[in-house]
Amino acid sequence: MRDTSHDLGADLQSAVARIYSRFRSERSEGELGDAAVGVLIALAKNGALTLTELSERARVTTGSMSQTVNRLVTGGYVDRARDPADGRRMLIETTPAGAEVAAEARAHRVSWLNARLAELTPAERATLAEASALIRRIADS
Amino acid sequence: MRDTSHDLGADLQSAVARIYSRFRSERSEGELGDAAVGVLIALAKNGALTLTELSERARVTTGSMSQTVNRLVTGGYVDRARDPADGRRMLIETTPAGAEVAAEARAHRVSWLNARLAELTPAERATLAEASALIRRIADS
DNA sequence: CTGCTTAGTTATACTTCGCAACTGTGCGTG
DNA sequence: CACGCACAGTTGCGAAGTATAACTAAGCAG
Repeated sequence: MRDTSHDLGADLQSAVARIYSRFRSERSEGELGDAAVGVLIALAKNGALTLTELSERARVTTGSMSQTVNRLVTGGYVDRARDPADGRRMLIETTPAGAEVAAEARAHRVSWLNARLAELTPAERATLAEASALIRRIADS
Repeated sequence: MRDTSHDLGADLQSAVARIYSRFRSERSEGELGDAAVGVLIALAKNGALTLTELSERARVTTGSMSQTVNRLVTGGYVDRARDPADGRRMLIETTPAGAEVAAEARAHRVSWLNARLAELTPAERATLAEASALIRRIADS
């Protein structure tokens, strides 16, 4: 079977793809899409950000992000405002409604996962905590 | 703010989302989309599968999978054939061209990741190997 | 003012997905 | 056998997300 040193890259890639697909399928109806929720969470955590900052965080083009922000503005979740210091920039900020949705979405997003994690041993959770840090380091490298 | 032991679920979810987005941006072969490549790889690994089997593996509806298979058929990467044992079923199988694309995609898909993993310590790789198994277990639970 | 750069928007196209309506096949029951 | 139900797929429609490319607008030299 799976010797862990055999092909860790393929193994990790497939495990990540698998659980990511599970995340998507656990997402409740009516909820905003993945990209939109990601923007709301980023704004809730960091305050107002420019379009370019948002697009860099999500690793998408500014064109794509502009459309995602359009959907959020239409839904009343965020506001656009010109940066007073640089008229080319737009500062995007959550509305109160958007901040609330961000908090709910974030809680719901991980509720299924937290239930699974609660079934693991402390040692297993520690392994996953270490792995999370490693994965994030790799992703941001 | 960022106590990993406090909210492991959110931490793991965000790490997975982040590296998954990195996977997407590292993939160069723009020819086929993610879902289509996933189907080719599944078929290359398992031989012919029915539409329902494919849709369950990818956790999508049969309608979505049917369209993905349509695109692959149009591109000449897979063939459809009725199951002789059950006329309702379709057996989907890679063409030689599809098998080749699957092998290339599979290798390319993890080449970036393997390069990163090579920079880690053996202990870190062991942590990720354990975590992969745990993540897969959670995803399939 | 002219020209270049940066920030963002809009238009178009493509992939993926779910939902719903539909066809066609298999199978059991009266 | 005929009818009806269950199962396997297909198709059409709409939504989200993405990239590319062409465009506007603002800042910044010179």
